[in-house]
Amino acid sequence: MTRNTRDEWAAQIAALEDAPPARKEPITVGRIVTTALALVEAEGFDALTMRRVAAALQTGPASLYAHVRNKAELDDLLIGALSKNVVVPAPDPARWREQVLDVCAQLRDQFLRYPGIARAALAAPPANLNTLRITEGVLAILLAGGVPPRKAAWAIDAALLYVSAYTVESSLRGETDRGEMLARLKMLPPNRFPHTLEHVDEINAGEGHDRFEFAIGLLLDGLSAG
Amino acid sequence: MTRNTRDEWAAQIAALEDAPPARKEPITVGRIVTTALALVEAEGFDALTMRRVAAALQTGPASLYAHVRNKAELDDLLIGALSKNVVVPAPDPARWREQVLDVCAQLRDQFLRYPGIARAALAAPPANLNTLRITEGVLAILLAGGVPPRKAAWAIDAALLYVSAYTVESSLRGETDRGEMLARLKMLPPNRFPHTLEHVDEINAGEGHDRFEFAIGLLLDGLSAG
DNA sequence: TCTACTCACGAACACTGTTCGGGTCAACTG
DNA sequence: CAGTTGACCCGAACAGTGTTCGTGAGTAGA
Repeated sequence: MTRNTRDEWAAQIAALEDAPPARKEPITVGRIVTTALALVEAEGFDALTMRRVAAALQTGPASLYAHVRNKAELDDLLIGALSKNVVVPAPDPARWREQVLDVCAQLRDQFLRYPGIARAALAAPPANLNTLRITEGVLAILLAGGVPPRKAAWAIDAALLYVSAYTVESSLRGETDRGEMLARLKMLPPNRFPHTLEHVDEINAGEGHDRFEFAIGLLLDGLSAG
Repeated sequence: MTRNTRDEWAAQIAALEDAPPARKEPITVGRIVTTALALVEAEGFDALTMRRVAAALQTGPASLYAHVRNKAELDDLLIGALSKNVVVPAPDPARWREQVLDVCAQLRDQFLRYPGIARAALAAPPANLNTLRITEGVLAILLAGGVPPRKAAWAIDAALLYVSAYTVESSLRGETDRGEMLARLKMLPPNRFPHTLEHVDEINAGEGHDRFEFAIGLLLDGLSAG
């Protein structure tokens, strides 16, 4: 409601600026994607609506379907665009662990920048070309590090899955903050949740992305050992 | 469409059976949950609609909101119900690894039985009482196995996150089968995807839940080492 | 018997993704 | 320069979603 009117308002202002000279710029997939990303960045994945994107482009929803088959395809395009932003380093056998962790962190930050978009990443087919570029790069790093192919491939799979799940959850945690969470844990009945209560501070510990790096590290450490 | 009419048809048949003697059974949260679970099991999470649940209970959507605040709350209740189905064994220090893996497998199977419901698990707050019962149990197992508290807690977090992500993906993979996936991988340009192509069979390998057990195993093995 | 109160629900609202059909405009062709 | 072609565009509508409001029916208590 108040959003739609605001979009229209912005559209009017934009039109007022350069309506007389330039004819309306044609809609392209690129413009759709950048508009959608801006929308998600500003208001989260739930706000990503065909209508909202169309409104931001000063048009109706139907116009989008000339360039994009589905909303699902739009989602795919979005995570593809995000994947293009992560840089995959050339394999350095001595530092394969850090390199992989760095790529995962990049992907995580991309997902976190656009809250909730990781849901689309989970739904997207893993055959997306841009994500395959990442897995190819990480595979190269792991192979250079001496990890056997199958283990490498499966570990990549698990790591990327974890990145998505982690970012999905992180995007929701904005709502209920840590203190609230801790308070609820402390209300648990001691007879049924003895261990949880005893180590509640440990459970709740972890600044920033400590848990993230711990989990990915766990996955990677298992590779060197075997 | 055809579904709605079929629901009504089923409702009519049911009504025809015991309409005269028994007055309509009152709606309870329990009935809502079991109905919803049956729906998800039969047709997947996307089919889980307030209207569909209401229709199966021979009533309108509005009636549900007397017992359930949201659809989100309904989702929560569902994953709570699923969590109750997993049995957490008493800690056996010698077998902590198998025990944890077994619990994870149970949860995985619960999620897979109701396709797509893992999405709700990812969205649900981790403070759900029934899931906390599981984490408490697993925490007990890990502590008994000699794993330091913080590592144990974080590993549980990572494992459950992975279980959800894995099952979400598995639920979608029913659509595009493995052969198709492999064929697409083989179409990749060899100059850009050399490693992916070279080990495409390894990547695609893995019967059943091999990848699942590999990933969880990786997480657990890292715990005993440090 | 009359009232009070909980529960149930039909109808509606605001929103979603998606399709259809006609429309508008630019650029080729004769 | 006039005419036609064709790509692009988009208003309107459809079917479906979650959710709320106000009314109704039915049971339990006075």
